[in-house]
Amino acid sequence: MREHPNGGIQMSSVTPRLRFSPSPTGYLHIGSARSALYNYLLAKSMGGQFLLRIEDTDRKRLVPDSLDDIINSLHALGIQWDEGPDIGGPYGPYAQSERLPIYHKHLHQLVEQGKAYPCFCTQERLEQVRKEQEAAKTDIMYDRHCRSIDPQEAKRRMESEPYVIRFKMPETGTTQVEDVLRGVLTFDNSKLDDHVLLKRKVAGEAYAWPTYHGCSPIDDHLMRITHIVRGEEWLPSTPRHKLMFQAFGWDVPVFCHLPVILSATGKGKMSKRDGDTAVRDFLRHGYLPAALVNFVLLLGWSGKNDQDLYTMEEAAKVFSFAGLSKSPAAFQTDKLEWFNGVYIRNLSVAELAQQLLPYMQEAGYVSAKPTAAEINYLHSIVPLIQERMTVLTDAVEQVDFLYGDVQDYEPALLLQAKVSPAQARQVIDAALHVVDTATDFTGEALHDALKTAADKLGLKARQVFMPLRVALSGRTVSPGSTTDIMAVLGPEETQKRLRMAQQKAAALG
RNA sequence: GCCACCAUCGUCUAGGGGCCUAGGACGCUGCCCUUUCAAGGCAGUGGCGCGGGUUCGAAUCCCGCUGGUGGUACCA
Repeated sequence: MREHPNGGIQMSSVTPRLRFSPSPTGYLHIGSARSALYNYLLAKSMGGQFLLRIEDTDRKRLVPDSLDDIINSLHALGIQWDEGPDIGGPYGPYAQSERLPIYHKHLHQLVEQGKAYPCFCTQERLEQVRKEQEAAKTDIMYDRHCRSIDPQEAKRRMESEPYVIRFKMPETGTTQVEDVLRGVLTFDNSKLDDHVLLKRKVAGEAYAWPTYHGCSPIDDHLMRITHIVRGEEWLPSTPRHKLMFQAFGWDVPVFCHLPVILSATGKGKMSKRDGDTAVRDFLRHGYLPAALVNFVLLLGWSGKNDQDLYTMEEAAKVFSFAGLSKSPAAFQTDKLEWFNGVYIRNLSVAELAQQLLPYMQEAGYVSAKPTAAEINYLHSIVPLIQERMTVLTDAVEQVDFLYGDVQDYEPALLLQAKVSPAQARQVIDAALHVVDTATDFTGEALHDALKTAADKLGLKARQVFMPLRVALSGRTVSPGSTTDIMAVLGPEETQKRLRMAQQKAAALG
């Protein structure tokens, strides 16, 4: 919707306020993170506020530590909110579980006004009705059994009987909602049932819990939300929400429904079954927050030019409704890996070493309280692996030969680049001599010395460096140039490994 | 079943009637560089789902079909 850069609303004096309202039913999903990101970016780019609200009205699906995870993950990604359950704000509380009296009051007011009504139907009856509708192949929806109960009688029964509160839907006509991305959408009211706003009160509790439909519009209004930007799965219930705002006599916010994120195969929306999908999983697997943000930013949004690298600050300046795409995107990690490599390469040695530390500690390469020597050693290693990593966890495997001893290898492995056993022995002897006589143990100096030795032996560069690479790393493929490896290892360890190679080479024909 | 949304390279996307011989990025392939692997440089591969309209002209507008996805809870 390029023609609606401001989401179709006229810019007024009202400060844009957007929210991210997750349910604490699990660890922060990468798709939810995108939703949070877009809301945050939209708020910032419009000079507005962004708030975090917790929708914890489903007590059965509640996962105790998920709120902490949501907050931590959001923080890790660099998404900050102006108001929220942890920091408060002028329109709190920001957890719905703490707002029960508010919903009670508003929803009962709707009943008083005849815009909603109590329903006394039992679960059993509802199930029965559903079954019959399925059998008859008619629309499956509440049959409005309690809608016709006389208000006075209903009021009396509410005092003694358990009930839910249902919205009184118009039975005919249509409801139009405007979506920033999709334009005006028309829904047939006859297809909308009298949905539950307030659930049956649990015995012993002071207030009944609301459903999403019951509390979300109330909160959005009370919290002065101007733009509701949420997942496409909410699109079908948007007419309900619009009607709710109108029933209360409130302004209807701008709606924008983001396309869902599909699994990598494009079949169905991305779910836990597709493997690790929580932000914390990606972080643990060695993805950088900035890379994750950049990747997810472009999963459903694109800027004016062909730019694909964005910092959060840049994105906060240029993000707008105009760049949103309305078709769903498949979550394929190829590009995420590329982004991650780019961001890793952009880190300074010290920064990358810092990022790597936990993984190195976990591998037992660095102690829990790193010594200065350990840190220095790590710093010397980082340049060798920096441009060879796509995720941080790659490092552990790449540097194993720089920590433990070299793995035992077949002597024949020393015969790289078609050198003969005799030549291999000459190369190792020459290298040993270079090490013994080196005054400057840097990669550069060692390279020059070995190159000279190679010339003397009449060998090509690869014919001396490759056998030595095997001698030093035990592998034919390893990070860094051979001489950089020597420099990192230091004269003593280099010598030790060369001697070992010398012995192996002696056994060769 | 019913309701709704969506549809450009394998993937993410640009495109709003002529600037499209459809652009960029990732991936893939090849070449260059090279002491391995990477990184980097260069080149290449590859797409408008189908059918009807509208128009001098359609990837772009309209209709139908097909396909995909979402919703249909006292879940969110």
